[in-house]
Amino acid sequence: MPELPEVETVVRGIRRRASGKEVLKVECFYPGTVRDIRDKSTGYGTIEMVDRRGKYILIECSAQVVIMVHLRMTGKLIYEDSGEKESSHCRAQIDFRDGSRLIFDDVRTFGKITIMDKGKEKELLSKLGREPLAEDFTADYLEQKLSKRTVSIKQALLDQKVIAGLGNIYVAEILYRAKVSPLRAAHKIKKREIKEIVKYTQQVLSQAIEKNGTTISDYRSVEDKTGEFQNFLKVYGKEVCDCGEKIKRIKQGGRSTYYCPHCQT
DNA sequence: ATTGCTTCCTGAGCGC
DNA sequence: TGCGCTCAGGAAGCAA
Repeated sequence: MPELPEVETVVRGIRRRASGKEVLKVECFYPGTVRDIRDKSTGYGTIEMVDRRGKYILIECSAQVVIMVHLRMTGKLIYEDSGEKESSHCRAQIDFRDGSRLIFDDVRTFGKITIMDKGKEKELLSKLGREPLAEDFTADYLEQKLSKRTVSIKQALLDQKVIAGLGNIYVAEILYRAKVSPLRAAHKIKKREIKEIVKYTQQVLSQAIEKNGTTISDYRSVEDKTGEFQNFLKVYGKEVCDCGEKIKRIKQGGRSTYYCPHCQT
């Protein structure tokens, strides 16, 4: 399931492969996967910029159009130079003038591509919390965001309005390293611990980006490669902690949570 | 404003 | 071998 590091890896891949290419069309092969909300459908022009906001991919085109992609759980954007490989669950496709394309493959069909007039994306993404790797993601900011939340710290960190880009795997890894129990109420986390959470959020995400993300099952880069950060996971999907204690697996808000009751308090 | 529930969907893994 | 069941989960939409 792609979270910030996986999305960032995909963004870098698109930048490398498709910058400057002329977009001919965006084809939709599954009802609802592609939505065009432009005032009027003109062309696209060429790809000028590829960015990320939280888990959203933003492909900005010269004709004042933005193609916004969300991979959700099983979405993949795979670059193809020409028509050799076939994708098993191709839901949409971005076609370039030179015959190459980006295939949007998505087993569970939750992923979405939204085409909009430039500027509209700011409005749609305005509710997202700060970027965890940006300068303004500080302990003061997080403290303020958590102060009124009675849900667990695990659920609060998953909320994209608090921090943009975290998902189930990285929240588990961050709380493990910060030695904070996922069960604690968000507003009861001490400033000292919030500082640890901020520190490890930055560290874990940076390291995961260096390793091109985490592949548990579906995630692939634009080059159709797996990530390597799964080899550095300490708690997600694990049986035993480094300390020797058994890792506990519970459910919070319908999602699985992994933690070490001995190390995380 | 926040919380919690439901919905979307397919493939893998399991017991029988 | 194959059936039916459960599980995985990001975010939107809704009700309380």
